Formats: sequence, structure tokens, C-alpha cells
Amino acid sequence: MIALIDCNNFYASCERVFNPKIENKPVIVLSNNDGCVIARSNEAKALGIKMGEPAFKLKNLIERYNINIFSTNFALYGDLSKRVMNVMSAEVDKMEIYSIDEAFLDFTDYASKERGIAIKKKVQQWTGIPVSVGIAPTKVLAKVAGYIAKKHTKAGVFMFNDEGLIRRALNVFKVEDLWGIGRKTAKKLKAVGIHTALQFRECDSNWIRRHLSINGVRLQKELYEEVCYPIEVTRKRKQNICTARSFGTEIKKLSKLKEAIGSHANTCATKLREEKSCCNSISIFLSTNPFKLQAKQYNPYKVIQLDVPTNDSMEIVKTAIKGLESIYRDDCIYKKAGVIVGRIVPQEQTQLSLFDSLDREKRKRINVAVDKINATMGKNKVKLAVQGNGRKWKLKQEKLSPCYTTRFTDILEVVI
DNA sequence: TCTGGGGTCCTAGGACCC
DNA sequence: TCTGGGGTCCTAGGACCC
Repeated sequence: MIALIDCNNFYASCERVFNPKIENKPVIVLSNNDGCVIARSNEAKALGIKMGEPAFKLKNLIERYNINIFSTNFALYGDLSKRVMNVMSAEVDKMEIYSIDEAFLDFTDYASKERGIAIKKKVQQWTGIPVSVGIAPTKVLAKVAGYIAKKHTKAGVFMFNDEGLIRRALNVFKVEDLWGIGRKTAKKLKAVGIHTALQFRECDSNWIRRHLSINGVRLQKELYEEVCYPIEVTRKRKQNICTARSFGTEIKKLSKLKEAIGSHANTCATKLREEKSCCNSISIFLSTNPFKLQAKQYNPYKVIQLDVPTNDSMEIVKTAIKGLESIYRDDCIYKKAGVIVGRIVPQEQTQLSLFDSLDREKRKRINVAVDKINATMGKNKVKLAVQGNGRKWKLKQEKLSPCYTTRFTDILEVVI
């Protein structure tokens, strides 16, 4: 048996942990640049605020209901996530961290609703984060159980313990709410009369294989309690690493774009070194504002293949800038820029080139030193000149909460 | 005025090989 | 004049997830 533990309204809940004033009040968290709603407390959901809705469209609602708004504070959410995962992992032998707010726990040894309730209580008490628990024989069914736990139970814990119960639940479970069925597939299924999870389960497998993909067949099997997605304990090496941001204000000048691309490239390089990986390709992309219909649209993308795998900041930044220069056009106004490093390999398995002229040992020592300084003194204390000092392309974050757990100056003081 | 960021997996089709 | 069959690898694009 597998338990899916999912944090409720995770980012909104994180904001509440150190700010009890907003308990039981509507809370929303916005994406970068304070653009869209990416998390809502139950009270905010009840007001009809939708996921992904642009913040500017909510102005009236926000004022009328006194909604508490926050810019994303990933330092806080990342740290609280770690705490939640630590509490849960101590409870089981095997656990897979699926996302920042979800994990699959192995309940094979002993599965019961009581065990779910106990873990839920402990996480709540030790971290302040509310969770819901779905327990079932497969991941897909655990997702269904988790959904039911969150929406239809008081305890926030739900377990599938017999086929009769599974069948009854699937009969009223919408097919589009299944894990792995997105908008397009749901439309396709409804067109042939499949509206519920039960109808999907009983549908002809060959049809599913033809019209969905192999994952459609796996999904179907999992609904019949056959495990196709086992719990994966070891963290896989990332295959791609992407750093991209929209600009606070739009940019036209190449020099400013260089600062942005240079910074994103440097971030990618740092992430690569954290993963102990090297990349074989560097891609960069730009995009204009797709919402400005009258403006000229231009979304170039350039991939550069490398001869020698690298995670050296200077080399990656230099290559990215070269790519930028090759796609830049001065008659467009840009809204977003990004860098992707791909074809990633473990850093100890890199293949050298006969014609390589770089002193890689020396570069490695520089990077180690820079990483060390930035880890202890603060992000970007040491950076490359091309990253600039300009704040022009930086994010808009007007409602940022304190980093209660990761910055000394932000730690709460208790006055006795 | 203002519209996010970071991933994975799968498939089709092209290029190439014998 | 007639022009096969079987395979691999790579990439772009689609769909999905949180």
C-alpha cells in the first residue's frame, strides 16, 4: 500500500505558519512579477478566485474582501518543504519526494487510516503545515484517495481498502481529475462518451493504447490495482536545467538582455555544480509579450552544442551570450529570457576533447571558491561582470514576506 | 498598466546505416 | 525497365505534472 501525503494549499499555508493573523482569512500567493495566482487558501477559493488568474483582474475582489496577498517566497517554501519531508521520512522505510508539497510513502508493512492520521497530526504539530493523506494499492489510486480526503472528509485522510469501495468511488470520479489526464485528453475521452474514472477503467485497452499513449494503459492498470509506477527512492539526476524569468519592465537593449541571459546562465551553472553534473548543450531563448497583440512577436530559440561537457560558469555564460548575440533583433521589445542547459551527464563521467584549450583544473578551483563564498556570504556576492548591477530587468515583488527560517535578520523575535 | 517557472515522458518523422 | 526491408539515433513538438 502507498500513501500520498499532500500539503494543503502549500504556499498559502507556509505564509500562515509565522503569521497567525491571516489564519481563517483569504490568502493568495502570486507568481513571479506578482503576475498570476498560484496558491489560494480555502477562504480565497470560496470567493471564486481561480488558479492562474492574473492578479490585476482581481483588484476589486482583493479590496472588497481584504484578501491577503503575497509575492512568492521560495526560500521560505523550500525550507518548510524540507521540514515536512524530514518529519514524514522518519515515519517510513521508503519515501519518494514527488514535488515541493507531495510525497509517496511506502505503507506496505502496515496500512491503516490511523497511521495516516498519526502522520498528519505530527506534520501539523511539528511544522505548522496541514496535509491530507490518501492511501491505496497504487499511486494513481492514492491520488484519487488523496483527492477524496481533501474534498470530502473531515479527517483529511482516506483509504481504499476493498474493490467495492474503489468501484463506487471511481463511478463518481470525473475522468479529467485523474492523474495524467489533462485538458486535451479529457476532451478526447468525453467525445467518445467516457466521463468517469470507472468508464475509463472499463474501456478497451487497445483503444487507449492507440489514442492515448503507453501511459494511458499504465493509468488504466493502476486503476485495477496493478502497480506500474513503483515508489522511486533514489533521486534521479536532472536531464535539463532551466532558468528563465519575465522582466519587471520590458527590454529592448542588447546590453540589458546580456545581463539577464548572463545571470540566468550563471544560475544554471551553479545548479549544475550542485547536482555534480555537466551539460553538453546550452540553449537560450527570448520572447516578446504575447499579450500585446499589436506588437511584433518574436520568440527565437538557439541551441549550442559543446565539444566538452562543462559546468564552468565562465564558459557557460560566454557561450550563452554568444547565442544571444546571434538571435537578437533590435526591432523587438522583449518580455522574457531564459537559458536551458541540457544533455546532462555526471561530472565524473565527462569525455575530454583532444583539441580542448581550457585549463579546466584551474576553472574548477575558481568555481569551488566562488560557490563557497556565495554559500556563506549570500547569493551572488561574487558574480561575473556581465551580470551587471542593473535592477531594470529584475522581478517585481512588492508583497514579499520575510524569510523567517533562512535569513538571520528575518527571524522572529519573542518578547517576554 | 498589469498575464509564472521548472520539469518529464512520449511520438512521429527525418537522416542515416547495412 | 525494374528499386526492399530492417534497424538506430536524434530532434521537435505535444501533453502532462506541480
